[in-house]
Amino acid sequence: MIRDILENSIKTALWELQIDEAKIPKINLEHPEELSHGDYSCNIAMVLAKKVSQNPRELAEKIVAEILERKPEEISKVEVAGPGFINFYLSPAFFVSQSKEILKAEDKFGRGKIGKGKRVVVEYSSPNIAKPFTIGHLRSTVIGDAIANILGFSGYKVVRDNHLGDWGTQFGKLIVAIKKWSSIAEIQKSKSPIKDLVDLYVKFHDEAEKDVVLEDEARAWFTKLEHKDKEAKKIWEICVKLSMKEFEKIYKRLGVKFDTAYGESFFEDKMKDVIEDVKKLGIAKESEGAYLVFFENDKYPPMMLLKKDGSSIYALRDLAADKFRKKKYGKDAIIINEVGMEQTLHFQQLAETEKLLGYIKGGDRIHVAHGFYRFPEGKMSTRKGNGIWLDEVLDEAIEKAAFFNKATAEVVGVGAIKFNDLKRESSGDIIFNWDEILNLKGDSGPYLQYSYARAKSILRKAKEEKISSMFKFWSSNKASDKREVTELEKMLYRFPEVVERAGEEYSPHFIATYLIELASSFNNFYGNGKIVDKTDSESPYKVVLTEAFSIVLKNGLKLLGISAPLKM
RNA sequence: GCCCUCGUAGUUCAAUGGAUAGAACAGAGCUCUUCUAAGGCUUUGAUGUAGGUUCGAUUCCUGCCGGGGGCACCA
Repeated sequence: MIRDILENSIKTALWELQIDEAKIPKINLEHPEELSHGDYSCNIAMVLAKKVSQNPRELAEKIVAEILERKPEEISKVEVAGPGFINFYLSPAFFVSQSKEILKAEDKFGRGKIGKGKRVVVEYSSPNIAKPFTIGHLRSTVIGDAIANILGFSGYKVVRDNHLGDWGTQFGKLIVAIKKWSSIAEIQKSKSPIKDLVDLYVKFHDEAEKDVVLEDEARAWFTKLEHKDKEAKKIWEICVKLSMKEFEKIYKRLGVKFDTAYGESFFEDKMKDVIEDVKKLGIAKESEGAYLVFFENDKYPPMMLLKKDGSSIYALRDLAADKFRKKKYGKDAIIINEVGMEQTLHFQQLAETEKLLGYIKGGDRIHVAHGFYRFPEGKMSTRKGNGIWLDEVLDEAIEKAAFFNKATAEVVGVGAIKFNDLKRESSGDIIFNWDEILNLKGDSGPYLQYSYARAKSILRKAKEEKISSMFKFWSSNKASDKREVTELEKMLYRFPEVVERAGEEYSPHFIATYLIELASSFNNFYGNGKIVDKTDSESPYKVVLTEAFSIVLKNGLKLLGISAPLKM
């Protein structure tokens, strides 16, 4: 990569200047915000100045002189600017070779190696059975899917796991509600069984506020379920089946697929082992009838494993899940949980416990936390029954794009919703706002899709006019070295770096914001002028750039899980 | 009470400790006989507050103020 060339250039210069190697910090190359400040900028002179007691600008001048001694052909200009920045300008020839490389690599352009030989389990989406798939689950689904895509593109072997919430006291609650206010036969007959189940769940919480005994009944039923009670098991099975049918529909609409969907119930028979491990090490003890892990110096509050009635709690199931994963995918496998930030403490406790148990080392279990969708008035909650069902949002978005044909409207609507989620850093909350979610203009998914379709349309035209075949002639012409490099080119070659960073930081939004900038520089490049033009000697290269753009954008959209339509 | 997060234009978001804090939407003004105007070009407008570290702070540290979340039988 070009970064390595520049880095070596600087290192050699420092070596020639006989600067003490121990004093040299990590070489930091960044893209100046202002394109006129060059393609890369390095602050090494300013960082180093004090350590070697020299004036930063003078030191920078010396470094530049050394670099120019052995200037690689990729660099056209190096200069000192501002307080002591060293700015690198890449040569027009470099950009031409980049464009060629993109065309050659196609859908492989941007693939990275940071994950080579490593395995990662990405747990995301994880909706709860018998609960609605609301807009709240959208974040985990969309962000987790993008992270899995990015890591896969970066060389990791990825396992996508949907950790279904198909076990726990909630089922006790549901069973109580069904038996009290409905029946399993009635639910099965219903046209909208999930809605009915949710209504029952909400009713349970309303009633439980008045009558605390209900909570105990619910726990009792869950205990029965854990003891394989036939009636409980039957109701549970039916609920799981009905829910899965609903979820499948949504995943299909969203274009999200999983490798595994073990769900919490899968670990029911694997918890005993964990309890044994815990007992062996003596890291948990009984308190008020329950069984909990206590942490040294009360680093964290205690984490419960078993309730006083002996039934399990999610923490124990999570431990079992991770033990299982490490066994199945190897002890070096990285585990990523894309789960809401309200569970941060839980995952800290979990990581600490797993370290004590020897299940993990440090750093191989990562909680990627996200804020949630909120109403201006407050949090959404299934218990209160005020969540917004994702299906409704999708329908609404598609309606808004109804001036397209049906298939395109679906693509655009889903793209708008996904992008709205991916364009921002995941840690913050999103205030639910129909207008923003369904935004089809500006910084949006449809803007990217539109730009892609536009590029494809130009390429169709170019093919008709056989413009691209003239490229060889153009690029062999040395005069092209004197041309002004376009903003679009200055964006295109950065894609691999962006992918790498997004992967390292588990942050798809770096890709999203980059793509907006990229598309905007393309549209700007296109402006109101023509790209396909036989009278313009640069037209062949413009077509090549358009194709390179379409490739990079398509690869980027794929990482975000957003479809790229050929026509709109 | 303790812990975790987030405070950036009117609004929604950016900014690996760097240069003149970028976009988009909304507002004002242009721009379509064109390969796609869901486009392009002008323009107005922002770092919660008080300190500290640094050559340099939106970014790191501390206090305060505000929003959100968590802290034993939900997940």
